[in-house]
Amino acid sequence: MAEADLPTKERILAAAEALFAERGFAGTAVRDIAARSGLNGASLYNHFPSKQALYEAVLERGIQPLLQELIQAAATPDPSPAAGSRIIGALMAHLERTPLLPRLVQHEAVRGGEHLGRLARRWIRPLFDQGLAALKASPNARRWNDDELPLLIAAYLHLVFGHFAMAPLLAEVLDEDPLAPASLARQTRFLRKLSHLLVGPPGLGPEGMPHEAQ
Amino acid sequence: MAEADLPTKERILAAAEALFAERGFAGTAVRDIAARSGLNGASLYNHFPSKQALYEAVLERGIQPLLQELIQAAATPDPSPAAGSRIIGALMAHLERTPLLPRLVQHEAVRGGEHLGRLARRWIRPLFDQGLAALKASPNARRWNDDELPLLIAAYLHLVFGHFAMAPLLAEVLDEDPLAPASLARQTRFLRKLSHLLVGPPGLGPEGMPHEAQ
Amino acid sequence: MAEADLPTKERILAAAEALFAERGFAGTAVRDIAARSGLNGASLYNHFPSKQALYEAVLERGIQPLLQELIQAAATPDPSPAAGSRIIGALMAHLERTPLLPRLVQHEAVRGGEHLGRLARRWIRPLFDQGLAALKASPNARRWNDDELPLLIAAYLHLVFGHFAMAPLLAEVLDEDPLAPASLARQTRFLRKLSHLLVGPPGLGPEGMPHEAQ
Amino acid sequence: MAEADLPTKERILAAAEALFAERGFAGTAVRDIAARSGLNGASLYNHFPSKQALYEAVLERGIQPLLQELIQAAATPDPSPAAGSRIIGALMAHLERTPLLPRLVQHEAVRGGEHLGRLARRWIRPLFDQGLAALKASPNARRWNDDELPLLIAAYLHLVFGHFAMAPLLAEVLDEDPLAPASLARQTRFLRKLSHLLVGPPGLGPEGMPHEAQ
DNA sequence: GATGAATGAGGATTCATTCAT
DNA sequence: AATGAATGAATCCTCATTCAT
Repeated sequence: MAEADLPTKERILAAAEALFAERGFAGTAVRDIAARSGLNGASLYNHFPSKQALYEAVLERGIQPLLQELIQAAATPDPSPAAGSRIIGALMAHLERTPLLPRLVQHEAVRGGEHLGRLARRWIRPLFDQGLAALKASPNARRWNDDELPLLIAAYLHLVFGHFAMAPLLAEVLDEDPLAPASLARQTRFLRKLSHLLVGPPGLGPEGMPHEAQ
Repeated sequence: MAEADLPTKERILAAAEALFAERGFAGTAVRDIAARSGLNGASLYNHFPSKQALYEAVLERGIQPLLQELIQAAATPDPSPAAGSRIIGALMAHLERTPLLPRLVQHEAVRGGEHLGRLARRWIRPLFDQGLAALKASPNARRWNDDELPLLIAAYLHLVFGHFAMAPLLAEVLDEDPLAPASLARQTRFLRKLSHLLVGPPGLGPEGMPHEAQ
Repeated sequence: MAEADLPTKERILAAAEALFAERGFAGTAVRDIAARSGLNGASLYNHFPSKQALYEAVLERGIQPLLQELIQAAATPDPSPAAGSRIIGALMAHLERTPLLPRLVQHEAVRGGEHLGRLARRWIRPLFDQGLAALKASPNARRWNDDELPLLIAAYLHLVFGHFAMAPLLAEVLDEDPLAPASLARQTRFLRKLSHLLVGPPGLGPEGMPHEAQ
Repeated sequence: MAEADLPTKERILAAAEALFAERGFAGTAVRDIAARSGLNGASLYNHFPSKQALYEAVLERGIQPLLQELIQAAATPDPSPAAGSRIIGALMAHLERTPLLPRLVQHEAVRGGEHLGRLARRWIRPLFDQGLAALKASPNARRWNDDELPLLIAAYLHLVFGHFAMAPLLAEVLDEDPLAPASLARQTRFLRKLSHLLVGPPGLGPEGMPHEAQ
């Protein structure tokens, strides 16, 4: 594997991410993470002070870049429908590179974990507010009441993250790996179309949707 | 609690559902389930042969009625947009009564659990196919290609289940309990509107959406 | 099985004997005994006050008749070599009917169980002394020193009990069931021959051995 | 104890041997073995993966050297009666050093344990065959039929192992510790004499028996 | 006499963590 | 920085026994 010669700390983080995503916090044994990193269970403690700290590092490492990217993408002042399309593209492209992240977040969200609470307040909340402002400024979103706009944003969250997080289940139903590049491309196109219907110019089918490269 | 005089087995199932939903399988201690059922840790084994068996019973008990309801709702031959609206209503109403179920399913879906695999093949798969057939018959869904229809169904799944499963996270962001009746009513309305935009008659805003009692 | 209509208590004793013989005291679960008796685990306690009491009842039930028979057989004043032959025959015939008993005794002997201590002092000791007296009276046993005579008696014990108790192991080595009637008959003949060599008239091969019906 | 500074693994094996011999597999608690080794119950699992594995290691550690010795002793081509005498001496001397082994074997033999099955097929079986061949070659064993020879070998097994395994019971009856050096010496002499009678030159009392140092 | 349910004690095993090397 | 060994706390589960029905 290409992982073999990464710095130890990175190897641990990668192993931990995979296992935490697959089995959740409680279901993951520190020894398994260590073994997957080519380490003895004890050696892990030379790099992270506790399982909990490692877990938070994994979350942080995964979420920070994503948020960074989102904030940047959303910051561009662009009230056109293309903005939504662009954000979706950026988000999907990012997650394609870190496909385990949504599972981690889902685990944490479902659990109502304390750490996520902090993350939510510190990061997701501002993002939400930003998205809200953007939508309010968009003339095409007028069809949504003010109290529906948060749900709209949440809807995007569910759609994007759901596809990744529920991948194991979807695979059983869709007869293909939802994380394969082709599937992801299709899901991106699908979401753009959907987004166009939700916040695009009224009275148009998706035919009016701008065609951009993925 | 009103649960106090239920048959022991029911009390165990209820307690287990709550804890499994909150903490996942690995994070839940049998003793905690027992304690919450007013039992000694050992007594549980007079009713269920193992933690795994109890877990599966909980899943089954939660999922079966939901599927039953969905199958029934979807069985009605009705290609009008109102059909989607009706199904959404039924689904949301059902989940309002068993709000923990989506978290269980999410846990299991994220975990890629073997049991869910069986469930998927036995139940969700047919549902998917049924929904697919209905959508193909609907003239309003013509705007979706054939290979997008499965994603459309999955989208509904993500939207409905996501709202419940991610409730703890949403609460932090929305400043209200997403499971409160008012929130659920709003989410139902929102989803209907959204559904109308996605598979309703083309060229119309949601204004043309039929208004029905929830 | 013919056991089905025995009195409950007998059924329990039979089941307990089989399981105790096979798995020892600690390795046998009361519930297994009960199940094998067609009973619920709790019902057993209507017949025996405790596992220990049941165990002792099994031992007693098995050992008493054996001792009775031995005492009677040994009581006959008969210093001829035929006496040994007769005792061996009686012993083997008895054990053929209760083939599990030697395993029980072995278990108990190996364990150094307290109960066996009592049995030894109460029953086996007198038997030993009786056998000792008989051997001392026999002119043919003169080739054994006084301090070897107890070992000689113990040797018979080992030979007879060993064949039954080690049956599972012997089966692997002898390629036949050591408890099958034919095997037992052969073992009886073998032990008589052996006995004749040990305490028979000197200077003779086993040719001089009396031929009696088994 | 002199055991205090042995390697941990050896200490565990010794403790386990003693307890398994005394109480059998099911009757022995891992915690007790650990405590006797000066360890916490969990530490044991740093050295053996399971109770069963530890048990098998104990059996193996005990049986292998014994078999080695027997195979070597029996390999010497020597059909004279002295051969039997030599083997008996070697066996008794070995068991004097590992007096718990016969109890372990007895436990396992009585239980019909799967592991012993393997041992029997792998080791005891060849030994049996070897002994059989030796006896067939011995002119003095002509008094035994071919189908009695296996029983003759088994008889030696019962006599030697029985003395050790049933020691707790014999102690009650013989009024002395059967494992004390003096008792063992006497038992060895006794078995040689007995062996001489069984397979020695015909027509002689044990007077003709060769006198060798133990 | 039989049983389903309950339970305290204990049993094997896992786990996160520590520490000496 | 790595590891083998150690450990207290927990975990799932079994067991002998009790008791109300």
